[in-house]
Amino acid sequence: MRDRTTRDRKTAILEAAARVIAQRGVRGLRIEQLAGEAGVSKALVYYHFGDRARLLRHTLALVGERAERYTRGPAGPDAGRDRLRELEDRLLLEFRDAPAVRENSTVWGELRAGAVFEPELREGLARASREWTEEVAGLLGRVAPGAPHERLTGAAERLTVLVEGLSTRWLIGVLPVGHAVELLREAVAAEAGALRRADDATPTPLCVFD
Amino acid sequence: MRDRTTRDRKTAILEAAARVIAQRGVRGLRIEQLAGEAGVSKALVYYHFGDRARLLRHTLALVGERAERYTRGPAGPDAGRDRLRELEDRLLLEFRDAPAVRENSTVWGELRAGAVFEPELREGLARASREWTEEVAGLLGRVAPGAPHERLTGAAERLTVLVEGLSTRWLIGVLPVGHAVELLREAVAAEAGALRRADDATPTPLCVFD
DNA sequence: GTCTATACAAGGATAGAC
DNA sequence: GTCTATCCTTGTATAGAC
Repeated sequence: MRDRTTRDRKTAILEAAARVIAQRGVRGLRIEQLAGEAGVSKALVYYHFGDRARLLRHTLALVGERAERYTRGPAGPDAGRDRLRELEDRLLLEFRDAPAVRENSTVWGELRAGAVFEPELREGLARASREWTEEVAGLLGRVAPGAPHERLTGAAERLTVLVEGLSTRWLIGVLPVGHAVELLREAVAAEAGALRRADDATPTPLCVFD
Repeated sequence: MRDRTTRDRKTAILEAAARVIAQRGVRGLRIEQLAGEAGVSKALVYYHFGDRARLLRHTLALVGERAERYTRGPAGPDAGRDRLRELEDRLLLEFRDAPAVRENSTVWGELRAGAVFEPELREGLARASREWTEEVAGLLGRVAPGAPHERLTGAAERLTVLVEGLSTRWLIGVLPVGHAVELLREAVAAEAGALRRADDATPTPLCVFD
């Protein structure tokens, strides 16, 4: 840890920033605290990143990369098992209680909340969520191969939105992870089931009663 | 508007606070801006509410009352129609694009986001969401009378969480209201359908394929 | 009750030495 | 590149006149 290079320090600053954001929120990020966490002076932060806004952008980039890493991990030995399971696992990634994951979820949540008031944040967010939705739609397509594209997208949107909502409640602490996972599993099963049913034979109307 | 009483001013301050929060967020609320919006001096705000924290509590109380009002409105002439419709309507209340509703949704969203970092906010939030979930579970119970309580609650939790997530995306502006409504309608139909099916005849396993 | 003026604190940002 | 010391703005809160 000691005898760090300049590059070490820059990344140390960004990692500290992510940590502080996860702890106090984007809007609660104080350069001083961040510097303390990283073990450097405030001035050094400004030296490397210019101003608060740029620091923030870099930090969010870091968080994005991290998410990539734990998301698109290598397929792993037991990859080709159950397709439904694969979908579930992808969605459940957001609920692993590892510090890094929790940190990332917290930051994304803050980002979403902040975007309500700061339009600049929206574009990146919109892109990320579009990509995520498409990925999930793809997985759903393998579960229910015959389903029309539009319905896949709809289901994917519902599931990803659900994950976001559950994640918020989890982070608030009003919803235990275990329960969140259970609720999500049931939702996945329901969506997949509905796609499957709509798929085969007669085009069942969406509303099956009354 | 002119010749206002003291009471008028107090409520004017709170309404202005709600407006500013909806515009800048709880954490972006500045006493000065608020006072300007309300057409009074900063000092008067402190005179009536003591400090920022107390002002905030009063404002949130106001928002809560408003939500009550537009939520538990009188049954209306066409009350006894379709039960499913009733449930849908209840959930869709959050998406009416009236200024007051939008303001309230924004503030609740901020509250949820803020609660991740400020534990004091959690209790009130937890209670409100519990009540809401129970209400929705009740409505679901009338749609699928035979369904066991636990499943009703689960479905209600998913639906309310979904509404919260959709609401956030709507307020961010990445999801048009119309689409949000559509997604929600489909989810309601799916949940109700699943409850209905699990209800009658053989206890179908949740996962109906493979 | 309501205002104007001001004290006081926190936090973002910079200057200048090393 | 990195630090210490400092500036300056902004925002909360109070004093005191009316």
